[in-house]
Amino acid sequence: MHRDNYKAKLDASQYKLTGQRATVLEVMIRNRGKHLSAEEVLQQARLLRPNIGIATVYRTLEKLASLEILYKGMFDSGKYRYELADDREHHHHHVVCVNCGSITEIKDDLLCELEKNIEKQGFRIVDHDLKFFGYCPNCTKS
Amino acid sequence: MHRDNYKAKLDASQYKLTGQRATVLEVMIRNRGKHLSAEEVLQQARLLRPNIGIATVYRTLEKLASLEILYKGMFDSGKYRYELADDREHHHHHVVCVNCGSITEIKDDLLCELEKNIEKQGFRIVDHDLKFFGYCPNCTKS
DNA sequence: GTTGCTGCAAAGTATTTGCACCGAT
DNA sequence: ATCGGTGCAAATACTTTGCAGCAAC
Repeated sequence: MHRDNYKAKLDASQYKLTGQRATVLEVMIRNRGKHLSAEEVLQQARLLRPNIGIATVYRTLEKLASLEILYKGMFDSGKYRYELADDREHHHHHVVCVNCGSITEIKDDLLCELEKNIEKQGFRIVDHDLKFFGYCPNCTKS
Repeated sequence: MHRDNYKAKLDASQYKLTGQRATVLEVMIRNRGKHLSAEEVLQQARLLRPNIGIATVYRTLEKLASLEILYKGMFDSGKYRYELADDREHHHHHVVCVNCGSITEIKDDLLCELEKNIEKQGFRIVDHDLKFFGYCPNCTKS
C-alpha cells in the first residue's frame, strides 16, 4: 500500500494529520516488515524531527493502532512492538528466534478450520495470534 | 499430576524447597487451570503465609518457570501470567474473551503440520503460542 | 477564542535488584 | 561460619497522564 493511502485513512478519521503523526507514519512505512518498539520509533522519528517526544510517539502509535493502520503486539518480553497492519493482513504468523531474537514472518492460513471448531463450542472468534519459537535458519547453522 | 511430583521436581533441582517456594507452588496447584498474575499469586500466598514478599513471589515464579514446572505467558496486556505447565502440555490453546477477559483453554493439535512447513524453510521450531480473541459463550449471549 | 496536539515532567505499573538479615547445614 | 534464600525498599523499564503552551481553524 502506498503511503498516501495511510495518510488518507488517517485524514478521514477523527484525528488530524499533524507533522508528528506523519513522521511516525513515515517511520513505520520506511520500516515495513519490521516490528519496532516505541523507543525504536522515537529514535528514527528524531532523525526526521529532532524534538518529537516519546509521549507523542506513544499517543500516535496508539491512535494508528486503533485505526487499524498499525498492528500492536507483544512478542518477546515486556514491551509492545508495532508494524504496518496490512503487512499482516490475512494471515501471516511470526517465528521468533530464541537465539538471536529475530522475528520472521510466515505466510499460511490453516487456522480457519480450528476457529470453526472453537465456534462450535459457543465462542465467537474475531482474531488470533500465533507465534512460533525456535531457531532461525541463520542460528540453526551454528 | 500430584503435588508431590512438583515438589520432587523442585527438590531434584539446584534450588531448595523452602517454605515460601512450597507456598507459591501450593497456590499454583490450588488454582490449576487458572492463569494468575504475580500480584494474584502474592495475595493468595499471603493467606497461607502472611509476610511473604512480592520479590520472593517473582523470584519463585521465575525459578519454577525455568524448571518448566510453570508456564509463563503474556495474554492480554502488560503483565505476565503463570499456570502449571503440565496443564498445557501438548497442545492446548487459549481463547481470550475481548469482552470479559476470561481465558478458556481449547484442546487441539493441528499445528504440527504447520511447523513442518516452517522447518522446510530452514527453521527449527521448539515451541509455539496460539491465542484466539473473541467472545466467550457467556458474552456471546448478550 | 476554542479545540485539539505537543513536549516535558511526573506518575503509574510491572518487574528486578541491592542489601542486611535469617536459617539450615 | 558459610551460603543460599528472604523481605524490604530502591531502582528500573515501559507506558500513561497532567498540564501549560502552541497551532489551526
